[in-house]
Amino acid sequence: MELSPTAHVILGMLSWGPKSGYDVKAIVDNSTRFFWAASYGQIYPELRKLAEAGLIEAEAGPEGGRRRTVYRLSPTGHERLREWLSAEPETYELRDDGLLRLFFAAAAPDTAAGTLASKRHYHEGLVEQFREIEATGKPEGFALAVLHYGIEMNEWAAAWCARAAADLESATRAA
Amino acid sequence: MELSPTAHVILGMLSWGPKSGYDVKAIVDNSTRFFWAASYGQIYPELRKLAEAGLIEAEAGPEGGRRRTVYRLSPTGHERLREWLSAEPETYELRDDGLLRLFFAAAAPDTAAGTLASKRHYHEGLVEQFREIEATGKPEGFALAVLHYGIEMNEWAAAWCARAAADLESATRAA
DNA sequence: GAAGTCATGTAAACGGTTACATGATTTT
DNA sequence: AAAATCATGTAACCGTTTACATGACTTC
Repeated sequence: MELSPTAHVILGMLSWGPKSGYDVKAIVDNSTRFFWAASYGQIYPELRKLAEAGLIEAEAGPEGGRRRTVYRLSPTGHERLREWLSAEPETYELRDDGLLRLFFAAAAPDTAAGTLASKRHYHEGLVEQFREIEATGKPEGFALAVLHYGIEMNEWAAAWCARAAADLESATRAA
Repeated sequence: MELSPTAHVILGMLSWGPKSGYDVKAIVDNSTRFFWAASYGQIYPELRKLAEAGLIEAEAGPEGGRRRTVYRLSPTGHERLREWLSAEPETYELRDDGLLRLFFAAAAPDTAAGTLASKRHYHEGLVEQFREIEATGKPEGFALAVLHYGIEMNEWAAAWCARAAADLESATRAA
């Protein structure tokens, strides 16, 4: 069976310990979301499929309390995760509306400064969010490394915007 | 009428002069594709809609030669483009499979070095492609600025991978 | 005359998001 | 008692890609 991208996210999350669909979504929402999102509409159906395929197993129901289904990784599931981790990354996609607007800015050059400012602000906001996550002290190891990637890359992007805005301003003044 | 993202790409491209759907696709494929893709399945239907809405106009048919429909921006279309350029960017999305694999690498730590090498290689390949585009001398103004963003950002990403790989290796050796 | 490429278009499938529905439990 | 949050799930929709179909013109 071919595994969907979401399936890999789930296998990865469960490799950190047993979790419910709700747990997976919550963790995705403040970690992988920034480079790989997933919604309930994908997570719950995918949990079913993975359980049917035997890659994950539903744990015994909870004693009292809320109804929840907690899954854990099966040995086969762990093996599949390992296989996926050993393979080459397939997807790198970027959709950057700010860059698109800047690309076409010649049609209305006075808008470029605003676009650069917005984009800069956006990346600075991400850096702030990431620094807060870092401050919780929770991420460690590879997850922490990826968090640092996020911080540094957005710092870089914000700095680029600042530089481009400065260049633009001096070019405008010169003309 | 609310304009789709693809519509804005088309308006932007036509602001550089009249073009056919085929032309638009060809230009997208070696420019915006890296931060905003578009396929025939979107472009042709969108051209129709934009023409119906009066934002673009089909030019008089060609004298002999191949059948092709060339569109140009109408004054209303130009105005709509300008409005869009004045507004705040809405979308920034990243899907980075390599980062995802690295994030979960603790489940199979020996795979991390390979993932980092692949990701590095990928970004270096992009830099090469962009340098070739730069060498054609075609992009200018804002489009050239965006090209430089692409070059520098991928250089940064490749360098990050190299650094992370070095850190990983020394950490592994220490243990 | 075969291969390539210019050019337009559509149907089906896919991955994903949004919005909604439901209801139990916990907190205020 | 009300509000928040935990928790699961589905249906409808949307944007997009892929694959295919068609045919004319150009180059070898």
